[in-house]
Amino acid sequence: MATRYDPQQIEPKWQAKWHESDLFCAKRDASKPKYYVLEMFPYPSGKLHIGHVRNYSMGDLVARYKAAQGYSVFHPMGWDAFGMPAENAAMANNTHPGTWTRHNIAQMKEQFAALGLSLDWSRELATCEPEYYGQQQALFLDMLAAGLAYRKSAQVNWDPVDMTVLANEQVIDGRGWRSGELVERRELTQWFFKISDYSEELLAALDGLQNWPDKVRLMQKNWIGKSRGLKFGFETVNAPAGFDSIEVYTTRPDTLMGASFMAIAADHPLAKALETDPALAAFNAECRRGGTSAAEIETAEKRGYDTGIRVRHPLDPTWELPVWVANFVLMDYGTGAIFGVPAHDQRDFDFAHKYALPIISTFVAEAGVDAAPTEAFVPPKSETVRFVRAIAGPEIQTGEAAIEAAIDRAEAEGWGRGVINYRLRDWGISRQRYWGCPIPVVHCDACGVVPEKKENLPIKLPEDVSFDTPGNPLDRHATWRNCACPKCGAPARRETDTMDTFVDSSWYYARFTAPHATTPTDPDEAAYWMNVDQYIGGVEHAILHLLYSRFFARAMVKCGHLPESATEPFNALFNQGMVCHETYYTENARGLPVWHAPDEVNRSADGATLKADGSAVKIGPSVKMSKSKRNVIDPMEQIHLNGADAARWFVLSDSPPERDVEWTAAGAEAALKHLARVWRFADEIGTRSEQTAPPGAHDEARSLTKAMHRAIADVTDCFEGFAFNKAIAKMYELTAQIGRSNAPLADKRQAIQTLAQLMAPITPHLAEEVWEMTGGAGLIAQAPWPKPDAAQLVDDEITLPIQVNGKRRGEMQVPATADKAEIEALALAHPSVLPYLDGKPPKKLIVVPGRIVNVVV
RNA sequence: GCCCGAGUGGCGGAAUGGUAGACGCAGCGGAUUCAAAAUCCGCCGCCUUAACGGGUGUGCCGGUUCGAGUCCGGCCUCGGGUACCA
Repeated sequence: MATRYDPQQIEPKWQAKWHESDLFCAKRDASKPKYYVLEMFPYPSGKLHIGHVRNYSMGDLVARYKAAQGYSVFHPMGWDAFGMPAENAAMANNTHPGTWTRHNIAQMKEQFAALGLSLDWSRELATCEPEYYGQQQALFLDMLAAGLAYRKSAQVNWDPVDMTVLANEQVIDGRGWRSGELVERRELTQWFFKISDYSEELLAALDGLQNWPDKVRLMQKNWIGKSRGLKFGFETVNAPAGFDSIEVYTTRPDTLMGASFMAIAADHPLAKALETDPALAAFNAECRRGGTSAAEIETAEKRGYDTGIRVRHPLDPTWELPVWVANFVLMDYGTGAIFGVPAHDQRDFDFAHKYALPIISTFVAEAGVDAAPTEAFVPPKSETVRFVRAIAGPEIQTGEAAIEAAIDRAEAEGWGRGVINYRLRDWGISRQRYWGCPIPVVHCDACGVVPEKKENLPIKLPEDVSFDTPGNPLDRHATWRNCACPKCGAPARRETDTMDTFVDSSWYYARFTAPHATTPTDPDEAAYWMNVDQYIGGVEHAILHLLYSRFFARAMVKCGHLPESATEPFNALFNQGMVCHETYYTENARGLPVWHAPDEVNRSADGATLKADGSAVKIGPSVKMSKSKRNVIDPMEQIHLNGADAARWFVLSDSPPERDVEWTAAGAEAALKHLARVWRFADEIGTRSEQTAPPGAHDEARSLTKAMHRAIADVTDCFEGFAFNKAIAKMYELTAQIGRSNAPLADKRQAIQTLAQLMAPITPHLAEEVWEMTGGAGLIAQAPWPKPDAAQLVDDEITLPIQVNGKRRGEMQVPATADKAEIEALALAHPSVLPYLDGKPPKKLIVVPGRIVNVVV
């Protein structure tokens, strides 16, 4: 028998017992409602980090709590296993990406096991295995057939050293994040998913996602970027053939009378057609090269080139506007052409200022004060302004009203129409990479681009590849590309692009419902387990992953792989905060910081010193753990030191789950102390009981029982509301009560068993141990969630604070059943009130039953 | 620039418009001990008071209310998202 809390002994023991009883393997059970809880699956970097511990502790809390509540819980885990790090590792260490990835998975799985999570490993999947990506290829073919996948030529970020396309996120200050080389914009033929078909639906359905954070819904809304405006053509005066009219899109048609120039993108067909002018061709080329990073755009000068072409104002044929090519006009938004209104748009203003174009006001502030000549006058659309050059409607109106009036006029007169525009663009998924899902199409000289036959899937990645030269090994593989055309049978070539890894993670939640099915999903299993009832992950996926997944669910519904009810796959979403840590540094001779890891530093209340030589170390702010700042805590070290339960308890205890939490050695210690204390209580009480009742036993038992039921009610509420830090505070309170109590052992045992049940979703190993030590039957993991006794939640007597003129002056004990009149009488006679009354009746007396009394004199 | 969010003790954080600071950390005092560790108990916003108490206090200014950390208006600061989007 152990004499102290020993997680090293307890934790493996219970992990083995859970494993033996096959507890967490999801089973279809007609007698129970199902509950699907999912945490965003990890990239198998090979090393668990503390952020994982927090993420998966939360998911496990929900899973175990719901299981105790009587749900048939579905809690699977897998690996987001494709991606660039494996290729980089392959290049650095001369291994195969698959070897590296599978080794990491094995390693991380062991680390996961040490956390004691209630995961169903029987449904484990890895996106890099043909069993998974083969079905993804089948999905692709279905989407192709359904018109949701297509090929087009598009501008991409091309890294000339690594010879690959880079995502926008991988371009930092205009350079490839890995090569450091200036990125070029190249026009390549790429595969796209038609997410833009769903712009309106993806936007409209956000309203229904009531259990998603408002923040995420708002971010998606802004990303989709719906706007209403006017689309119309400007007739050209002296343009080349085929350009009789140039279409523009504007959200501010009310300012049309202030137009002073037209600007088109460098990629606009007209701009290209005019490239016979070498100076313009050079200008266009320069625009295309222009960087895409935020910093560059910030400083980018507005530059233009006058094409010499003129267009006619739609409302005045005698009014001609010059057409410029401008570097700030984008081809892939609107029509790639705009009309410039310098008076009411700052960007147009800057441009007009630079090239001495006219500035024409269409409206002024209602008070009549005109725009300052140094900047554009841009009032909010909802503001009322006085039009001096209105298109339609009254002289004084809001921008909104004027916009609608202008659209109405354009439509009535037939020269334009109101349109809805979205910022959301189609999703380019082609990557010139090896370690990804091959796009299952074939290029045939005779038939063109031909989809692979489903019976030929999976199109497996070849194993014999080398990474000694940059670029895509699939491209230079001796034989892999060679194949027969699925249509005509003639020799043909495989597509060598692979899919963006975001595709892999866009449907894994559905694949979990039938991970070994020979179709992407098993409709019956999908119908049973979908949707994900609770999804948990970082807010960094607020747009990309979550928007792609919402699109994919729709595509899968369309192709018959998911039921209609799974159109929105995640019923509830929770974004957990990050784990941070203080930073420690000394300064080198040049005054630059030299970072020190937490385990190299002695931290006390008054400062920090280096363990090595005792010299002082500066303490920097607590920030997200990162290798560069060396402020990283290794979760496995913590588990070896204090156990998984202590780590799990701590990451949930100090801050609300949606907020960042700071890892501190003191906090981790406090968690351990608490767990040891609970263990000690169980050890003291065990299964014993005393011969004679202790003094005051009845009252003690009564108040302990009340505290126990209070705790059950409070913790349950807190778990339901994702207020895990508060739930933990309530458990501390019950623990303190038990520690103080002189109740008979039998009552204390009941309280400690209840405490163990409440703690079980967070510290499952300790809970099992305590349960066993105190004679609990079976496994606590299978015990039903305790229910509070409503009768125990009401007090006979309550404390009512008394205010005089809104200031607290005293308090009184009143029976819980006291009515308003009784409370009023008691309050007016109360010694803390009498001096203020001075014998007179109060002006007003407010009694909020059960809450407060306020006497106004 | 635009769009969100947040500002509460030494720190992390609690408070359906109703006793501000639950709970934890740190700190202080005590018990136990030969001593320490461990453990247990108590105190703990600021000013004032011997004490009882009183005053004051949730970023700043104003408002609504019997009563405001909470609601409204206007600022300030910090954090996040996003951007030549026409």
